Amino acid sequence: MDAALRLSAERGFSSLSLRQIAKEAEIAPTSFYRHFDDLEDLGLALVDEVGAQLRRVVRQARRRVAESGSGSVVRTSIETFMEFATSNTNLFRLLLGEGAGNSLTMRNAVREEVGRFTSELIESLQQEADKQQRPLAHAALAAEAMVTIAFNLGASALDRSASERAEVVERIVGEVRIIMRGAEAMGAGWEP
Amino acid sequence: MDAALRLSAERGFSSLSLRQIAKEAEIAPTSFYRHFDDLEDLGLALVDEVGAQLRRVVRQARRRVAESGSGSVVRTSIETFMEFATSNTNLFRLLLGEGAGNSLTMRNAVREEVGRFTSELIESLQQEADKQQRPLAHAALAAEAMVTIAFNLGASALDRSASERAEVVERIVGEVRIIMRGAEAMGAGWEP
DNA sequence: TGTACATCAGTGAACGCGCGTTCACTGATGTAC
DNA sequence: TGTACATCAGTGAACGCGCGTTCACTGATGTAC
Repeated sequence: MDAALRLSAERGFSSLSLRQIAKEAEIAPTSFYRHFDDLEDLGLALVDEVGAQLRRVVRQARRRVAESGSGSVVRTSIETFMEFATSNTNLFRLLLGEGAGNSLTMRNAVREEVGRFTSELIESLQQEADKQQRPLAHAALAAEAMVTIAFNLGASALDRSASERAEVVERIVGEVRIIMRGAEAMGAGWEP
Repeated sequence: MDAALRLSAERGFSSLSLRQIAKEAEIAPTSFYRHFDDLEDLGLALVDEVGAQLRRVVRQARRRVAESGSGSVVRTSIETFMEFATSNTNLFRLLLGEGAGNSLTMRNAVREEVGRFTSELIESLQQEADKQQRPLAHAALAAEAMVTIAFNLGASALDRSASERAEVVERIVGEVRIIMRGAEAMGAGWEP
């Protein structure tokens, strides 16, 4: 799994061959079958691992916010997310790449993980809204929009230099703020 | 190009082989080289074609709105976009698939096309804001957020049935409305 | 403690297959004079 | 109008290569009694 992850960072998981992975793992090609049925089996195991790590990170962020008693859940979530994305580039790239890849099985596995991520964000948004007494309209739509933006702009950031990456992060923060404001405005009945 | 498009709808362009495409085009594999240098050359030609078609469609939509003198640019844009996506599924899938694909060249070509699309939307948003006298904050960020959501949720819709697809379209419309409201609220100085 | 057996990761040889690409060639169509 | 030549799409044979997968086998480690 480590070998596949290392290689997938460079050329994407779906372009890897069993023999390349075996070579990187310093193993005979035939030994691969001791651990996985085939390449798709390996891919699903990797997606599971990425999903589990991502959710663990999110849970930590929520706990951090709850303990400190201050700070915006949204801001903290984005920062945590980008922290995860930059320090686990390989895992993140895998998730993003396979979300639009050729294998329907992989696409669905990735969507399920992203869906879990969105669910946790919806809950966070609603808790925060209750606490701050700022009613929120369409929390589910807002959360989906935020996650979609974070994942996809985050993915494009990975191709860039550190400074360009920081600029992308600012754009994500700005766009998520617009969504937050829109959901609050609609919740408060504000109209232009 | 037609043959490649037809096949890419099923298994994604990046998983196609030259020989498969030649067979679908009812041509000897060697004849491929009369038209393109290699597969990437074909891919770039296809991305160009998709981009051109997409922009043509957007231009038509803007003209339609300008002529009728009524109707929201945003609503019209989304409807036109989804119209394009559903009636040119193959082209759209190609664009989406390669945007997160293995080839950096292809990824950049796709990003350029999406960037052009975003630029046109920014202009539309600002014209609409001036006309309606509703100042808009962060038009560029709002446009990028809208395009990111439309492209990515639109892509996931293509895997679904017609009724599920309609539900996804409603979600896109809802999310774009939230963004629109947020940008207007910030433009008007509204705070929760 | 020793013995017998099961489990398990790993191996090298071999298979048939589809791949991208090269080559020298064909025959139809277009162009110049 | 006829002739000579250039251009161009298409072809079949052939190449060497990396692929996924099978097979029978090895030797180390764990387990039961």
